[in-house]
Amino acid sequence: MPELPEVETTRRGIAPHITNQTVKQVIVREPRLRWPVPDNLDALLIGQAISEVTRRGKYILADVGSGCLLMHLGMSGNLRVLPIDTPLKKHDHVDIVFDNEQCLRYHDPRRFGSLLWVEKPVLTHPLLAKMGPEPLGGDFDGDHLYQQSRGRTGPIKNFIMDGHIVVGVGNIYANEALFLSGIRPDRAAGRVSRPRYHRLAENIKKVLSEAIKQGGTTLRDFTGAGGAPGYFKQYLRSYTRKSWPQRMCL
DNA sequence: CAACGGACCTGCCTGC
DNA sequence: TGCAGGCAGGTCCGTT
Repeated sequence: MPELPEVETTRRGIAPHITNQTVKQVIVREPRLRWPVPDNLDALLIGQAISEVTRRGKYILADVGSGCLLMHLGMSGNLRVLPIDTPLKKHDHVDIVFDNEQCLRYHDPRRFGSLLWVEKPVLTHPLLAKMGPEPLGGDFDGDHLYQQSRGRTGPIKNFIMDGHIVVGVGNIYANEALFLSGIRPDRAAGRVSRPRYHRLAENIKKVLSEAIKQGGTTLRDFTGAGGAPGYFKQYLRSYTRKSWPQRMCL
């Protein structure tokens, strides 16, 4: 479920609470995530302070100087900052414990997410090196989509969900942006016109930034017992529809 | 290289 | 009520 807006909301939620905090303990209760959690993660992190928390695609990067803790929420993951004595729930797989008696707790029922260590320079890591541009960054626009799509016969929906083309557009927002742009999701990517790609790129930006704005309203819940409800759902026009509408009623 | 299917995993929903 | 089965859904990887 976490798409880019949820990941960014998570990043913004945890960053103020863990930046400049020093790791004093690492507790791995379940290392079997998408990839195994490194068994020397404690040695790598203990005694180090988090200098900043950034994001690339759907990865959250906690910088500790010598390298980065790379976190992905998969489909069902979440990260919260909690007092260390907060009772455990099922699937609370990892705690990064800080000097201030708070911990960053990674929870992920389906274990599709990951916690990895990457050496600097971080962006040369295989998982990050071949990523497409950030949809909300300056390198992404309709021309980029248009040029990358030439000759491609697969559905445009798959195309915009391909992280090598643009990162962070998952199923829900792909549907939403295509709907707003009046483009059928099953249309061959290479057969969509340049003007439509311009409209699509703008709608991707619009949908993602609006969702991040909505996520921002729940930020106060990232510490303590609350969760992040995700108010954006109520705005979605297309996600729950089974088929492309005969007529669009906007 | 592009396209596609498989794999990973659990919670939730449906139908018997 | 219970259980089996299907589905969701990000992303890497292997195969065509």
